Amino acid sequence: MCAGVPDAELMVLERAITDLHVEPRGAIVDEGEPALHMFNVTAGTVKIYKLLPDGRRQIIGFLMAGDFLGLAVRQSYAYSAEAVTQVRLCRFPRKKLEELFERYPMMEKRLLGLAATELAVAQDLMLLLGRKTAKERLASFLLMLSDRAKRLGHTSNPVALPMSRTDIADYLGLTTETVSRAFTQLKNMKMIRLETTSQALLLDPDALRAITEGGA
Amino acid sequence: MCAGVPDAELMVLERAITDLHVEPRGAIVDEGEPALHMFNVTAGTVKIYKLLPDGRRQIIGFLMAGDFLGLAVRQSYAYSAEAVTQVRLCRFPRKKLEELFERYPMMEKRLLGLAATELAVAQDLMLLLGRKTAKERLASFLLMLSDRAKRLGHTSNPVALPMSRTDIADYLGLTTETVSRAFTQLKNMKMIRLETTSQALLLDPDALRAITEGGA
DNA sequence: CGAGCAGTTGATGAGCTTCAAAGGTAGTGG
DNA sequence: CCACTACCTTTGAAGCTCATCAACTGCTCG
Repeated sequence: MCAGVPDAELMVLERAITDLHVEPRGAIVDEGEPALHMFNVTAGTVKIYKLLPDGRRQIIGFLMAGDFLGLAVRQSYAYSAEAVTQVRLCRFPRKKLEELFERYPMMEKRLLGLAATELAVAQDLMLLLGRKTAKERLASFLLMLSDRAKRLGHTSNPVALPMSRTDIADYLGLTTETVSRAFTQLKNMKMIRLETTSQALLLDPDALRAITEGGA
Repeated sequence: MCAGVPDAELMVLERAITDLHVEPRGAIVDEGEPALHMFNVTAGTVKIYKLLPDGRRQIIGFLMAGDFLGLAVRQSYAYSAEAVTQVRLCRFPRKKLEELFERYPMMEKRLLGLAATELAVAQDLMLLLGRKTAKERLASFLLMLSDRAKRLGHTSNPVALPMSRTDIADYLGLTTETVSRAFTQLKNMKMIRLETTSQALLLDPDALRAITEGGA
């Protein structure tokens, strides 16, 4: 049911857990709300993002099966979360979770490890946003999705792009037009082929990897 | 001695702890090295950064007294760290730290809290790098330094800028020239005054705050 | 089949970078 | 103590990448 949490420990939480289903474009949490729950994504893709008052948006992550939502959180959510595809999550109250920690301190260690991983990912994204060109950003993004799909046991070469061009743009700090042009560039360089707009075949992953770091 | 760690618990580590002094521009850790130690900054300013093979650099954080270095870390360091000013740190082996956690699970909770805070800071920086203009970035930076100085009990209004323009640029995802021009813009708008190049007087913090979010 | 939206392509323009040089500031040696 | 040097910062001019504005294409769905 709720992957990522060991069954024995899960029993304690069981009554408090809710299995949520959310349709595409459905809101999951809103920035600024009191952070009452933590979530674990069990299926589908979720985007988490921050907004500026004038509407500019930065997507700070795409969450997929196994990812936690609400780690980075203190009193209130620091970001909003919305379903990209149909999503299944399991939701548990943070308060109950704290009780669980009292009994199973081991879990805290696991969360710390997850937080460390998230931080490393965040730092890679900072490098991307601060210093990479549009083409480099897109190449990095495609490889990241591919690696992630592989880890989840999905097909990693024609890589699935469940999110819209607008979402990709808001993740990479670009506009949809620039993202589209970057796709075209990579196509012209024979490094990818778009099977459909939401499925990219990576023709030369090594060359993509090179682009990622400035190798063209 | 080593601020941030309770005295009683500290005893266990005591033998393994080293009190380090590092001169400006001195390396503390290098990206890719095995992550044997964790550090706690006790005085001075440290920059942590990532590099692309061609030399482009992104500073992902400035650490000051009380900040931990090595949280985001798994097997090897994910970034390099270098002293900006004269720095004092206390260094302890990660291995010993794990032992400590066995005995004082409480500490793990504190680290988790620190990691959550770091993640929130990282996400703010992503929004800045992905979506803010040069002027907005600099305004955000100055206010961040000011808030931080206040928390540390330093003078928060003429705010100290211990790092070079190049470092500011590499933190904000800009060039030194653009940072300099942004300073000039804020000066012309009567929002700041540079007492020296490394000390900025915030003439109108509220207006700066407004700029931060697109209010001009 | 047609309407509407997402994505692509094109033309123009803005903001930032790059290249270049002058102005400041700090440290050094006479 | 002052002058010299070297580096850091600021300013200026030109260029480039990406954003903006606009039109077109193609897909999805009623």
